[in-house]
Amino acid sequence: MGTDETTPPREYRMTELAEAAGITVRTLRYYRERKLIPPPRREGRVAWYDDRHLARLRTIAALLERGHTLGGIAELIAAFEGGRGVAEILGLGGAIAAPWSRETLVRLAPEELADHFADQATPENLAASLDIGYLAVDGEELVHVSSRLLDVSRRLVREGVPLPAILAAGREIRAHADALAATFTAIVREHLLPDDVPPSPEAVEHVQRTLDRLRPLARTVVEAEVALAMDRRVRADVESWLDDGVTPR
DNA sequence: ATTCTTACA
DNA sequence: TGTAAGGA
Repeated sequence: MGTDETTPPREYRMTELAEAAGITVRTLRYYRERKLIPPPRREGRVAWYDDRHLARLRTIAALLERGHTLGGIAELIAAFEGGRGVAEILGLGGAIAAPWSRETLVRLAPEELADHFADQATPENLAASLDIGYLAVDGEELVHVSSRLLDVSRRLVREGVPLPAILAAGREIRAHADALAATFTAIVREHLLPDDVPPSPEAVEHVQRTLDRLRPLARTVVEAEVALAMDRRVRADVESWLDDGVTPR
């Protein structure tokens, strides 16, 4: 029926945009001075804003609502527009790209993120996801570094697990995974590589190929051990539950 | 006369 | 952040 909201390519002048966003014209100009919104299209004297500006203002309002400072918001926005700066702002440096190079990147429009995680797609969770390295920013798009981890996160959220809990678990598992990787590489280094390591291109390639060849074995070991550990864990929990007659933990 | 900016509080 | 004054 009448669900035909004709809104797409509209343009606003200052007063219209301010009213639509629920702020004063003075505030709008202030945001623009602080680079919180992009410059409007100038037609002589008049400034024309579009829906992107309105969306940005809504974002700013939401962030302010959650207690963020204008300065912090400005940093985030600058990072988004820079496309590469978020990791630096959060103090992660280049820790995002390299370790995940073999994973499948998933490009996400911001709307898709809300689509996947519904009300859990909050700025806090977004920041946490950036911090842990699950998400990176590329221009106006978000990039998830692992299609598999994204899928698991999505399913867990649908099952009712809060996203902050998932991200916290991700950090924990990341630390354990680092330790496992250290164990595997130590074994390779000690037993499968020559003692003296002359820094030749051939040697580097040999190391790479050796690690690639053993990677599936490491994965199998971890899978099997986790399966066994899960069995032990569940058994232990159930036993203590029966003994105490009380739900553990 | 309208639309914005500047400047000051 | 409001508002008065002034440029285009």
